[in-house]
Amino acid sequence: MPARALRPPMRDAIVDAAIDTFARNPGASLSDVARRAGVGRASLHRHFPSRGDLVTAISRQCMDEIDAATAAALADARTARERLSRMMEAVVPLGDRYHFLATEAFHDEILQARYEEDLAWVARLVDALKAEGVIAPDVPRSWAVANIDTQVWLAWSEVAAGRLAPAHAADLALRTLLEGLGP
Amino acid sequence: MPARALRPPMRDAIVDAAIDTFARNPGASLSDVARRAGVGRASLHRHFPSRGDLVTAISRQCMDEIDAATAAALADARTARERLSRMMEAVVPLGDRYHFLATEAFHDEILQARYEEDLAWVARLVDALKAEGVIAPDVPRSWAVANIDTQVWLAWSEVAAGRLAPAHAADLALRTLLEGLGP
DNA sequence: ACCGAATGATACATATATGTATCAAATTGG
DNA sequence: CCAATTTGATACATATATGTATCATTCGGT
Repeated sequence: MPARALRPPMRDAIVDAAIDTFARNPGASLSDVARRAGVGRASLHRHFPSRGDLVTAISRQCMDEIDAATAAALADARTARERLSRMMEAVVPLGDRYHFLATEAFHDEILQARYEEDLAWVARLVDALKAEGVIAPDVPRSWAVANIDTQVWLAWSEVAAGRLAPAHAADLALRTLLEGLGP
Repeated sequence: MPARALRPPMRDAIVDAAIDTFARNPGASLSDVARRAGVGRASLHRHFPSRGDLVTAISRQCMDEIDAATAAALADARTARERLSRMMEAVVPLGDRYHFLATEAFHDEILQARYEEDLAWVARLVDALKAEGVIAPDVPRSWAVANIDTQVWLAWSEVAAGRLAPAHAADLALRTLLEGLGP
């Protein structure tokens, strides 16, 4: 039997530490990342030759996690409003990942395209919400998209700060969106 | 006659360039700031010996501008809801300043205290809005404060991106807040 | 227990940002 | 018009981040 882990555990530890570190401080050094991962800086460079390689790996990881969580949550959602609700509940706990993606300027074309695809998905969701009468027709699409992004990040921030419980924060964010953008 | 400008014009040019530059990229270098100001880096160091001095000067400038704009806008506001409305209209155009303050960790104790005072002002505004029935009683104060902060920044972003006109953006932000947090 | 691979520590080279010093040129004020 | 100040350019020193190389040690599979 090969019996080999699909990915070396150390690589994952570095990626996790990097997401955590960069979420707190986008300008953090690789030493900071290595220290948080409990790993030598040289070892980090073995897995990710350059900083850009690490950032690309992190971005891909974040996108994979968010897409997977979203896809699972959306499985049995029938209405657009239901999709919004499920998406928020699934993504809010991944706020650190979400934030990393939102603030990252991708140098990788594939990731850039994938990110824009996700944004386009939200834009289509907004259109569907308007068609259902959940969002008022005179609310600009860009405003709705920006607000959905922001409420997710805000909800996670309050949870991370220990001011709200995850479920409560997601509820508040959803309610703020539905009432705030509704007709 | 002294006839001297109250502050050297070059100093203001540097401060403006720095606010603009750091709003786009908090990790920008002093060379970037000097270039945007159309000034030699050596001259920048003459006015602001260290990076920290520049950041402190910027913070003070931003706070002064925001406090002045807010104070003027609040002059004849009677209700809390009116204060919120006037504050948003006044502050949204200063979104770059606002954002700089919101993302800056102050090393200067006086500025830190002043910033927390401003946050406390928003918190009291939220309490007053609840008393007026504008904000629902079950909305946590921290959630309301965070949302007000965010909507200001969001509105400015949309204006800066050229997607919305300033007045429209401020209206949308206010409406999103009032409906989103209302009873 | 053994052998190869992976790790940590260390040293090193390079690039960038920061801060200081100097000097010629330009600007300002009288 | 002249003197003093200010500016820009340049050079320099230092610190930090990044990336590479080396080597002894440790870990894992057999």
